[in-house]
Amino acid sequence: MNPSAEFMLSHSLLHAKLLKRMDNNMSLHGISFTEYTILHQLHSSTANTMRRIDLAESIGISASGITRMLAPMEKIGLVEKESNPRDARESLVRLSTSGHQIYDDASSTLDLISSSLTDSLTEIQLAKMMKYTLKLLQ
Amino acid sequence: MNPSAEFMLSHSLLHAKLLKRMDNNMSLHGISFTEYTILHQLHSSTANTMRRIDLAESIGISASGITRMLAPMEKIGLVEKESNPRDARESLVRLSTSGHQIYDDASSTLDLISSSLTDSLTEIQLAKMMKYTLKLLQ
DNA sequence: GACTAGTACTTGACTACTCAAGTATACTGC
DNA sequence: GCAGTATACTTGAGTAGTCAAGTACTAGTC
Repeated sequence: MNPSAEFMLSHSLLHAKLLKRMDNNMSLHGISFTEYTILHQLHSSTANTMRRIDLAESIGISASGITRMLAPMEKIGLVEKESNPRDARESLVRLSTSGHQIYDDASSTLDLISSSLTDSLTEIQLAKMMKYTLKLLQ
Repeated sequence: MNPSAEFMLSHSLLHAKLLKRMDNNMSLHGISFTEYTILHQLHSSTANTMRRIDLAESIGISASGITRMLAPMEKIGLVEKESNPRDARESLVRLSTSGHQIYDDASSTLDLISSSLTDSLTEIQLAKMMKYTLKLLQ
């Protein structure tokens, strides 16, 4: 087994560990980590609005996955559905006021927990890890 | 949002990307990536045998998760069930001969695909990434 | 040697996805 | 302006997990 395959196994194990901790903490705000990433993408986009397909791609799930994730989020009012008059195939998703609030609250929690999860790395090491992660994402 | 929280989002996205590619390639051998990691743990352990609970922990899933993953693997003969005469609560899992063969075949495929997935990093960068990943796992 | 506490595992009910197929709409070339 | 192709999304069926509760056993204490 070569170093890159060893890396895959460790990366995967790390993901399981980190996700569990983050999910646990996001649940204090009534959302999952995946739901947090959805709120984050909407928050970072212009007019807090995105197409469902772009939203799905930005968080790494399928078109059907985003349909299923958004259904309960619409029901509890975190996001709102809008249509694009220029293209009736599209259905846009916008971060609601209450979604914005939850996002802000959850963000401080995430900042805290992720700092503690990475405190075995120096700032420089974390920066390198981030840089390499982005390289692998290209 | 601080750098560590940004890292969590990127790490998560990378995991989605890598897992999809590896799962696709492992399916050529009739297994999922998770099943590969199970075979790998058994292969690396003494006597190719482990307790279910240790196996679960080593790959980052729950006790019930390993029960459900192993059921079909026992059925198709990748692994075999054994009991511990010293402790009847335990049920041991052993890599079978055919499981060993599948593991060897799948390993060469994984070596190839993971090398290609990491070819944007130099050897040194990959080694650092691995080192930091192991640090975060502690 | 019986009680209590802890461990290993399984099961039922659930969540969070996946892919393949289907629907509705838009675009392109003739 | 119609036919064929592509895009955006949803739905049905299935997979891979989760947690909580239950079963079966072991170990420690008196």
